[in-house]
Amino acid sequence: MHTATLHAESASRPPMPTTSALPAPSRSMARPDAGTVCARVNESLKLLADSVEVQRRIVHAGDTVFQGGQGFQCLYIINSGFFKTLNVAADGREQVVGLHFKGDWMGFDGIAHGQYGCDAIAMDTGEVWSVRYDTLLLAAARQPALLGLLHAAMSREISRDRDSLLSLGTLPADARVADFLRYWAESLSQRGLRADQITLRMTRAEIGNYLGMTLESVSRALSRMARSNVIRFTEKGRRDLCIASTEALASFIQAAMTPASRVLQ
Amino acid sequence: MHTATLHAESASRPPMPTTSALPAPSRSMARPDAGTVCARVNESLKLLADSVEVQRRIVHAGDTVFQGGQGFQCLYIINSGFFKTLNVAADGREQVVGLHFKGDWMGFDGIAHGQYGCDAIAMDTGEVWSVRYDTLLLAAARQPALLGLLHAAMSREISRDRDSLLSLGTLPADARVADFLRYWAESLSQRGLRADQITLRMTRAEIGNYLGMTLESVSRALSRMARSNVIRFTEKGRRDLCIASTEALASFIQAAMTPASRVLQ
DNA sequence: CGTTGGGTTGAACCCACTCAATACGCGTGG
DNA sequence: CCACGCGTATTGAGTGGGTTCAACCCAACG
Repeated sequence: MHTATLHAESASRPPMPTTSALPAPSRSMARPDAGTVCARVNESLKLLADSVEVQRRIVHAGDTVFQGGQGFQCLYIINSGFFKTLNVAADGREQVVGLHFKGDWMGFDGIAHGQYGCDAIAMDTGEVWSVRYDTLLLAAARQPALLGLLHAAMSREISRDRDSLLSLGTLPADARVADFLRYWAESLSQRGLRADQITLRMTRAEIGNYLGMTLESVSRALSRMARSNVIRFTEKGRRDLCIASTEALASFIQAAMTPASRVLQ
Repeated sequence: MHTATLHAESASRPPMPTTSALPAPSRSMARPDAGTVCARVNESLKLLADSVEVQRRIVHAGDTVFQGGQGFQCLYIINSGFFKTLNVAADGREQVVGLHFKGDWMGFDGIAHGQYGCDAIAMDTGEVWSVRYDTLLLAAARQPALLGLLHAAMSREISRDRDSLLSLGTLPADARVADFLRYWAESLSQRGLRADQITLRMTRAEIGNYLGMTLESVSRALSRMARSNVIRFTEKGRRDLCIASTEALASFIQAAMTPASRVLQ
C-alpha cells in the first residue's frame, strides 16, 4: 500500500534548523518503559486529587460521559475503566476517534469551541473524575505542576491521534488490526495490567469503525492472526484473546505490509 | 462504504449525563464565521508578540522547522506561509498528519515526550515565530490570556486531527479529496484570504499521502470534479484551481458517498 | 423454544491500487 | 534556439484487497 517515500531527501536529512546546538535527532524515539509510565499515571491522579476538587462518577458500559454539542465546562480524567470517543459528522457519519484508559483525559476538544466536539462513552464499568476547567486553571496558578499534567495529557493526545492517522493512512487491513492489538496491549502494560491476555471491550463493528474498515474484515484479520498463531482465542467467547508474543505481532504487521504476504490464505 | 450507524440509539439519544442543567446539545456545532476567526488570529499573534520574546524566522519551501526526535524546547507559531507536519514510523512509513496556516501552532507533540514527534516542513515562503515553552509558561503566569491562547490552539489541533480521522475512516476517495479542498478553502477564508481561488502547495503525491490514497486516485478525483464543474483549473498549471461554489462542493461530497454516484464516469 | 445480537465464513463484486504510456512545464546546457 | 532530462500530472488497462451480500453458528434471554 503506497509505500513510496514522499521525499528523496529522507535518506540524507537536511541540515539542522535555526536554533540548534542540540544532539543529533534520533528517530528511535526512546519510549519510556511501562513501569515508569504506570508510576506517572498514579502520581498524576494523586496530585490531581490532592490539588483540586474532583467530582467522581461511576459509569457502566454504554454510559455517556459527555456529548458533542454540549457546553464545555469540565475535563474528565479516567480513574478506571475503558472509554471511547466518537466523532459525529453533520451528515450522520460517525467514527470512533479515540480509545482511552486509566490516566487519560477527555474533553480537550471543548476548550477552543466552548462545546465538546465528540461523545465520550464508557465501554465498561469504571470511574471518571471531572474537574471544572476554570477551577483547574485557578489551582494551576498556585500549583504549576498541575499545568504540566494538563499539557502533557493534551500533548499525548495529539501524538496518539497522529499515530492513528499514520495507521489509517499507510497500513492495509490486517496490519491495522494487528497494530490495534499492539496499541491496546501497550496501553494495558503501561498501566501495570497484564498485556498478554486482553479482553476487547468492543464489538467487531466498533473495532472496524475505529480502524476504518468493515466488521467482516476485522473478523477475517483476527482469524488469520489466530491461524498464524499470533493470537489465540480463549475458550470463553471471541472477545478474549492471548497475544503469544509482541515480536510475533510486530512481524505479522511487517508481513501484512508486503504484497507477498498471501500465506496461510 | 461502511455507513452503518454504530448505535441504534443514535436517533434518540440517551438522557443527559450527570452534571447538566444545560441547554440541549445541538449537533449543528455553530461554527464561528470567517471574519471573527480572522480577527482572533490577528489579535492572538499581536498578544503573543507583545507578551513574550519570539524568535522570527523566514522559511522557504522545503525548509525544516523542526524534526521528529529532536529535543523539544520551543513551540512554533505561523505568522505567514503554509506548513505540513509529517509523521514517520520506525519502519519508514511516512504520513502527512497536518496542514498548518497562519495562526496555527506547531510542536505540541513535543511537550509530553521531551522531543518532537514529527517533522514540520514549510510548503512555501513564510515566517514562523518560535517561543521557548518554559518562558511562555513564565509569561503566562503574569498574563493568563497567554495560557488561553495556548490551550485553544492545542484544543483546535485535537479537533482537527479527529476530523481528519473521520474523513479517513468514513469517506471514499473522491469525497476525501473534495473534503480536503473544502477544508483548505475554509482555512483560507478564516484567515481573510480569498477562498474561491486556491493554489495547492503540494504535489498530488503529497495530497494522496495526506488523504491515505495514491497520487493517481487524487488526480482522477480532481479530474472528475473538474468534469462535474465543481472545480475549474486555471490556465497556468494544475496546481491552481477555482471552486465554483461551496454548495457544489458539499453536494459533490454527498454524491460521492452514495454508491449510486457513477455519473459522468 | 423462538428471538435477537454478535461472530464467522463464503462468493461475487467493485473501488482503488498497480503498472504503464503519454504529456506537460521548466531549467540546463549544447 | 532546440534538445534533453527531470519532476509532475493525466489517463488507460488490468488486478486485487476489501466491501457487499448472504448463509450460518452460537450464546444469552424472555
